[in-house]
Amino acid sequence: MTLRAVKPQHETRTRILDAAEELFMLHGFEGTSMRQLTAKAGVNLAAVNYHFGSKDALIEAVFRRRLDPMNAARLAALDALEAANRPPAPEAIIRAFIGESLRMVEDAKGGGRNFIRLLGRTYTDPAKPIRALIGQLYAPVMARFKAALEQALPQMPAEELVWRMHFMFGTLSYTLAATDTVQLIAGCKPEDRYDARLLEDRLASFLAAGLTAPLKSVVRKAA
Amino acid sequence: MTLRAVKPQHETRTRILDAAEELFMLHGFEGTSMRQLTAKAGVNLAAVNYHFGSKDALIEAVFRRRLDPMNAARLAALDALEAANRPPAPEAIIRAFIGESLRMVEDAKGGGRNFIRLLGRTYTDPAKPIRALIGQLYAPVMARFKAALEQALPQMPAEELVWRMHFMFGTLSYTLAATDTVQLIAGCKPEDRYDARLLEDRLASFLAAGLTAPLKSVVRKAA
DNA sequence: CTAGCATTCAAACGTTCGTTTGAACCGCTG
DNA sequence: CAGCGGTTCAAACGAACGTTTGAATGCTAG
Repeated sequence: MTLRAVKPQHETRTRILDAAEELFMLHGFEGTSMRQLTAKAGVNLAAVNYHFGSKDALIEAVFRRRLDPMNAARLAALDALEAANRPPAPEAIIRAFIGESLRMVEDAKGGGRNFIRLLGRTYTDPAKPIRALIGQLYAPVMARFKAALEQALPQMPAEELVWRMHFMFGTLSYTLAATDTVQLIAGCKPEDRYDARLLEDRLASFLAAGLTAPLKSVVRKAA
Repeated sequence: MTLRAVKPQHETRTRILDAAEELFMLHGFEGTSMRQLTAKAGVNLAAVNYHFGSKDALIEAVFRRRLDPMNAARLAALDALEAANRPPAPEAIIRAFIGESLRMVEDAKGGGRNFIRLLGRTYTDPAKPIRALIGQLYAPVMARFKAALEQALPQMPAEELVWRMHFMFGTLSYTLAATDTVQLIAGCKPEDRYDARLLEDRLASFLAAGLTAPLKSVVRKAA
């Protein structure tokens, strides 16, 4: 329990989490073996089971380490926004949600970028325990942002808002995860790397326009 | 080579492809074993290697079976659109792209739905051979639709268009893949299943609004 | 009827998987 | 210095993996 004992413990844990973050992002959960994971982390094969209990528990730990602070920051940003002016503009609410993710992408050294791409992958992973975990960690954030958008767009039918939030969520996660599809569309230069500020501007204006799109024929058919 | 010989051959192949489609969607490529796959298909364990050569070749066959006709239909829809009026409205171009995917989702019996969800998953799968295959199959479609949108939106900077197409692609793939996130946002009733026509309306108006969003500050910073 | 071919089958191949074990190692406390 | 909890280590566990094999099977053609 002394200082010397605590530090190396967390050192090994952190090395494992960092390696897992990157390898899970690159090869998926099932595609990453404990042997390559521990080799990359520079720890013994048994270290994962010692520190985390199992591979599944490691997966959960990987998500909790980043997701809890990120969602807390999202809620804080929304709180600050609503304290300033109420209700905030839809685009401002969108920025409160996506900004934290995009800033993590810039943090290439810290490994946050690996996590964000892993997260984007995992949204579409139907494995039950993982989905349950993600859902549980996201539920409060979703509820808060849904309430904020309902207030900002009082004329929007609830069902339509749910779908448009779904679309927004999809755009964000895909944008974060599928970096090379941009190159697929245009023979894009690979040096054109993510600039988080610029990308946030692009995304926010795209999403705000979609979110506040006129309600046209959709309403008629939904009724 | 007679009729009797041809039919059961394709029967087994089809059963394998159908089972693979569903299991890959549910558990991923690495998470699906040949044993559960052949068991679900009701064929012998060795049948996959006999008919396809390897697991990787099976994966490729799963994609080619659906993706080739789907992309051909997309191109045909765009051709018909441009024959009618040139240049077509952006929303019409979008519908030509997303319509074929969404109609596949409705085909629950035919298994097209499984494939669409699998496809949505795979867009964010960074495994190199799979990405290469998807990119190769999609490249011509992407080029055609990009050209069509460039003509429909002559005032839009090329770089901005690429990004907005990226966003659109992401929204589509995520919408198709992550069916249950809608329920996460709202305590949505599970019976509220996909109605392809209605979903196409929702998606098209959302995407068209985003695609044609005003160019605001983004242009200033991108220059 | 029989020879030939495509297909199916049960069984086994060697490899790799996640996990467990029990001994060694470490710095600290009494 | 003896002993102890926390940590690391090499080695092994049984199970499951993708793939291969060689014999059986069923249909077709001569």
